[in-house]
Amino acid sequence: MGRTSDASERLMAAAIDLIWEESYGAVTIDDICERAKVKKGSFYYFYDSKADLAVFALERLWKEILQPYYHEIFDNPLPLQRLTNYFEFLYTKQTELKEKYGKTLGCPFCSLGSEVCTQEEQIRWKIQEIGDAKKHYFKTAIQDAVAMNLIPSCDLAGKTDSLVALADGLLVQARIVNNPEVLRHLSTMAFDLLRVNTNPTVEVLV
Amino acid sequence: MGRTSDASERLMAAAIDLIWEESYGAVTIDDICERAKVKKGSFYYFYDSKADLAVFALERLWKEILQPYYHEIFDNPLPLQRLTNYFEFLYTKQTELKEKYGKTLGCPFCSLGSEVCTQEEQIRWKIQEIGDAKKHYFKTAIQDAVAMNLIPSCDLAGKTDSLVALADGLLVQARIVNNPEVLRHLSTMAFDLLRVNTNPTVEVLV
DNA sequence: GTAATTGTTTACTAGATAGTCAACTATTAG
DNA sequence: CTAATAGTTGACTATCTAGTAAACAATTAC
Repeated sequence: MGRTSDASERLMAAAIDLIWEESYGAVTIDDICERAKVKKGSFYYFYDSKADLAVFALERLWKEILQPYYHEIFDNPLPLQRLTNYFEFLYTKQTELKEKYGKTLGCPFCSLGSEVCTQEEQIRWKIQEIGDAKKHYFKTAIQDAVAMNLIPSCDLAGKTDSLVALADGLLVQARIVNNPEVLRHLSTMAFDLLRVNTNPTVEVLV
Repeated sequence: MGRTSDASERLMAAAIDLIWEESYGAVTIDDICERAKVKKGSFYYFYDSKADLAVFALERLWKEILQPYYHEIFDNPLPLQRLTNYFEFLYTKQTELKEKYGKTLGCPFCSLGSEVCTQEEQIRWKIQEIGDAKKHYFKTAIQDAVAMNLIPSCDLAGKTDSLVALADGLLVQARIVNNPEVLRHLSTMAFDLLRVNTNPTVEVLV
């Protein structure tokens, strides 16, 4: 009943785009409204504030846009293939962004999280929640790789933390130096961290 | 000749503190002036804008405050000791910050860099420059460790990038989840990445 | 049709913020 | 002493920004 509208979705999409391209602090409610083609009165009909919108936009970005990618990529029966596919996806995605916008945008959750976490607790919580969900895919992949004897057994939680930190750290670097090539050898670096046998000089030891 | 003043130093210190505690976008020129006990007219006597001040403040933070720490820590003849000392320093520093401000502030260069790099080219350049200088300490330590047979030989540039990404990634995580404990095992994780022999079960293979 | 509901629009206010300027103050070279 | 230099102050403007409110428009249940 009543009028229908996709203005709230357009606002979420505009917020994510603008905040990722620029930053949370650099983007005003007027900017978001302009990009979404929504008048400010309508903004306040749907959301209480920029922070309020950001929380909903993050939830949507994860559930509707990114998690489906994760689900597909991490559905692979070969755990190491999951990781290479994911890291290749990151590299090509950042390369596309650089071509399209002239900017290497990095990880939206890390950038926004690092920016506002001391100021906006609700955004911090949401990003922490998404971070935990993301980490689970990596943890399972490492666990499966150990079970299939593809990598030596290890401290599962610690290796997962290292792997995620490696990827996030490189994404931050890529954003700062505005160069997706920083991510080019992420797969190799990750496999090195996980001690995957890439070159089978193992035979020398056998 | 003429009047002397440390107002420009106070402004730099206030800018670094506030931006690290909050964010570049959340801090106004009025905020910085208030913390530095400097009137806005004096601000514009010394600096053209917030971005201009930030570039000078970053340079000062690195040269006057942080590089001396690096110099001391990385002066050690034992390359692996340099790394553990540095990573322990990071952990205790972030723990102190958490106790003092209730916030785990992470790496000021990563946070600010990631926030403004798409908007403020001059800040991006300065942070990139500092990042290169920082990386050099790690690269030399790894090189020395290889030379002293403390770790297996490796792709030097790649390992350095991995190590720095691991540390930066964990610092970003620590800031976001507001918990310095994320950094507790950074030394162990780094040694694992570098393949330092911690437990000498190597004998089994010999 | 009409009433209830849902969403839109415009115009508005109050306050924050960046940036300017001219008068003023302190320091020192000569 | 005085003139030049270096720094300070407070008052000011213009603009941007968040947030409000009331009238208006579309949709659907009945």
